[in-house]
Amino acid sequence: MPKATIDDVAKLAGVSIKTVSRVVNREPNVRESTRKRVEKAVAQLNYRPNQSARNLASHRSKLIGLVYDDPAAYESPSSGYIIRLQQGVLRACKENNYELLIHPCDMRDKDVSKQLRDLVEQVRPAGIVLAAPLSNLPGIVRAIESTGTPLVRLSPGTTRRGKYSVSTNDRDFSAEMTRHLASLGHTKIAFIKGNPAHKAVGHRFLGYRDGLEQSGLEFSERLVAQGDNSIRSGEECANKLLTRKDRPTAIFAANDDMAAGIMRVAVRLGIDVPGELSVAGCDDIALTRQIYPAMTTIRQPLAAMAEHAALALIRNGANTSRDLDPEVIPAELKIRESTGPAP
Amino acid sequence: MPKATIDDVAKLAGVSIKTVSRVVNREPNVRESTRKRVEKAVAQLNYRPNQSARNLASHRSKLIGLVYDDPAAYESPSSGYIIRLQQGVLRACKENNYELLIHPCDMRDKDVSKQLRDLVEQVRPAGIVLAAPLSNLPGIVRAIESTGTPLVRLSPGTTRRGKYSVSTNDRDFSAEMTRHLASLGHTKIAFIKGNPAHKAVGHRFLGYRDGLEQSGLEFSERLVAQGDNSIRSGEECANKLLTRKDRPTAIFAANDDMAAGIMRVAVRLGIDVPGELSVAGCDDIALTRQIYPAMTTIRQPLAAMAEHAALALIRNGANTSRDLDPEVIPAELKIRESTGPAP
DNA sequence: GTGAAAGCGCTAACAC
DNA sequence: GTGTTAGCGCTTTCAC
Repeated sequence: MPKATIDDVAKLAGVSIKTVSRVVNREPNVRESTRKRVEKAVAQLNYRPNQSARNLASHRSKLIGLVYDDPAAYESPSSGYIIRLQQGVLRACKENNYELLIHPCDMRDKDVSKQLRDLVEQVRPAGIVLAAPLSNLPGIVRAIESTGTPLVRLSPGTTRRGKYSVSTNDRDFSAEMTRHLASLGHTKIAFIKGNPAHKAVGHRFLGYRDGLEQSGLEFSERLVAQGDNSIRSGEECANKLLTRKDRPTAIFAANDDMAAGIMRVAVRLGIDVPGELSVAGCDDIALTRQIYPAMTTIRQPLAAMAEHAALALIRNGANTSRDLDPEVIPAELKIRESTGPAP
Repeated sequence: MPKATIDDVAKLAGVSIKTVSRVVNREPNVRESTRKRVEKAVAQLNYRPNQSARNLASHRSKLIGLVYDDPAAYESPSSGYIIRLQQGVLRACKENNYELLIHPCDMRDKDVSKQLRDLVEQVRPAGIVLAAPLSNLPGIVRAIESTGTPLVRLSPGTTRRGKYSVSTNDRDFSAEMTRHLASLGHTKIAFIKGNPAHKAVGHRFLGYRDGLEQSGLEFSERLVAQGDNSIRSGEECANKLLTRKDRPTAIFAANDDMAAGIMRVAVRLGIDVPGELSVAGCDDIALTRQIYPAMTTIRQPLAAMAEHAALALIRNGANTSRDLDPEVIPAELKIRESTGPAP
């Protein structure tokens, strides 16, 4: 049978389409008996409002757009990052009958801004959740904002009162991890920096320095290596740090992939983890629990962040960015098997 | 400024809206000079067609829905699986200016069918890509098909001529992997079965038996353990298989997570991989390349499968399932460091 | 409380 | 080649 429309329902219930609309949208001012009658007709005809028609008439849709950078490598190691973002937004969507549109894009593309503008102007989602590191590019943010589409930035490098955004306290927790290592007796704690394009990763380095200071340890450039977030770069840095006589007894990497690289090198060099070397990462990707020894790391509340962002969009619509102050959701230390007392 | 509509463009270009529509949709029968004029007006007004209006008028949208089961565990190990599916569909979407809507759902839910029917009737995507294991549930398939929305099933347990679907040759490649292990001199090759709810995983066991037979090796129930696709179950099975005197020299697991469990146990038992034990998995998740030794596995062409499915939907629309025969995209053996000659 | 009428911004069918 | 006329199925506005 051809799909039932609002007219069919109205006819069957003996009311006007406006009344059907009221019932379907749970608007007030409908007599209880009328409501019942309409609901019966809806059930009988198996009526489902057509979203396209609603969107067109109301100028808004029930779609949340999730936009993130996709390294697009052959199964990027960031899949855990992306999945958790998606899960968060999905939780918010499910609760409110919204759907999720995902739109990865390539930061290095010259016309990301144009692409995104096309996306929002054509699809007209109810709002956009913009993940880091894209959320730190002013050009992109402006491109979306200029369309009037409500936008929430995740993990922004800069925040402003009265401008809603969601982030976590990278710096504090990196300091805490560093203090944790120091409290285990480590004095030579190395740090592997990540891709400088990621602001959050920069905050982690600052946290590392804070932690050293708070533990009364001296900072030394010799204990710092520059990676690029990849496993390979982790291996290279680990090779450099671990093959000299005065090697560190603990290495803290700005992300888990690089930390995994360290552990691979340790196995090859015959260095026992955590007996001779403690390794700590950052992100809590699945890998950290899949290997032996399981990796100590910092769990970012990615899903929670994404969920808060999406809920804010759903509940506040166009007012989302105004009025609300930035929100910070704390991360969590996950002490596992790869860290232990200094040798 | 208020968004430009097709009427604004028509007025500015001095043509009718139908002509603008023709130009925008690249339809034939427009004089070159007219086309130019319209294009200029479009650029000048920064006109973007409103998708909602298009959808409503044309009864179709530029959205592909990707539907899969989501174990929803705290960062499921299946994130690689999901990401690769998404990447495939996204490739098809990008090329054709479609957007991707993702809709994970819980197989165990009693009303998945209803949920999915609501989804397609409200959003009216141009088509649905349905991933395994959902694609093997007749109730779900019927629920979607009954709405008339074009549907392509991925990795279906059963295929039918003249009914398009996309799958891979699990059985053949499991046999090939088994033969590979046999060719390395292994005679005691164990197999860890996965979650019986996943048909593909059942095919892998059959392939294992094929491979044994083709290599002139005898099948023995003692060399088979039943896992459930999780790392933990891999550990339990490995413990069982590796702690008896007559232990196998090679273990082939129906997925990579269970294989990772085997390797964790091997490290703890002091069994060298691949010196004393060869380990092979299935799926080629990121982990296989993140650990040492890197894991030998079978790479399913998930992204390619998803891409073919989405392209079929985009290109053939409502005719997708008719006419086209099922498609099989071959998997690929990835021989890495975790397998070697029998001791 | 309820309904009539007027769009929303396009595409489709057909006339010219 | 190009334009005219009807919708698509809702929400909105405002009258009752």
